[in-house]
Amino acid sequence: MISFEGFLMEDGIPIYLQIVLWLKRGIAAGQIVDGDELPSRRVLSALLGVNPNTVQKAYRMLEEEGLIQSQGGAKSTVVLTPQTKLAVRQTLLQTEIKSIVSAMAQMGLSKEEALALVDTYWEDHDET
Amino acid sequence: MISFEGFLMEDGIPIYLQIVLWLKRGIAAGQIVDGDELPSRRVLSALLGVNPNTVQKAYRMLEEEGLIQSQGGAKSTVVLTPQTKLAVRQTLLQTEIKSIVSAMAQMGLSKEEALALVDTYWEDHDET
DNA sequence: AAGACTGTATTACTTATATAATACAGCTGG
DNA sequence: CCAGCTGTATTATATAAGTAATACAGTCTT
Repeated sequence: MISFEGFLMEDGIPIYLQIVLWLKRGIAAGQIVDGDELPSRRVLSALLGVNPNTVQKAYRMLEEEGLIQSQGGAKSTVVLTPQTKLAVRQTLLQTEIKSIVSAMAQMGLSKEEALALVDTYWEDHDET
Repeated sequence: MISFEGFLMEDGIPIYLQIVLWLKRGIAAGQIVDGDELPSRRVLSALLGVNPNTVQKAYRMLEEEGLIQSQGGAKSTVVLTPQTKLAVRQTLLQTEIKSIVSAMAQMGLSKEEALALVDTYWEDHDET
């Protein structure tokens, strides 16, 4: 069963997109593998404190991208080939790193300052 | 006059928030200083290809935060003390770096991999 | 002074996001 | 088997986000 432990809602971004991102990052990390079961719409909505329809919207989007499979009244499962896993990882890294770099560059940071900051905050994150 | 050259719309985030972010990053970078004039609502909306009301929403938010000043029929200007400039920079860095690090960590990157990626993409960005 | 630009405000409309309350049919485990 | 879970669908409501078309008063420039 895929875990949503550590999931933090971030405002400014639609909830259903945050759920999609959570899954994709898990896939990119290798924590989520082919065949894994997702929590049901109702269970996850209760866990996150949001509406079941919001979770459904996220799951439908994932299904349209071919990353999960849902049939009848059974639990939805992850569908992954090595190729799609790599593609998800590549795309995620590309978009996230790009926005990161352009944000820091626009803030006037030099590459060295940026690297130092990431280095520093990484330690704080590990202790959490 | 504050420039919006290089402004790229990113979807998934409200446009007016992206405009606010652009200004704050410019302030953090020191490119935008006290007294600088902002483009008028109409001019900027035409430049970005969005509705004047969307720009107005961004400008109002900036005014409520005390970062800009608007009066009557004259151009809006930036209002900055050294203290507020530092505060903007600190807050921006904190929130952006935090979301960056947690995203990369959740994707299963080690600190070294993350640093290497930022390093690599930084070069690509400079050439643009 | 006058025209052109500025900020501000209003009304209307559309779409997206999120919640709420049901309903129904298909699996699945005890 | 069958109760309880599952996915799916529908309708309704509320708020946010974005567009569109105007209108009006203040300022700036020539």
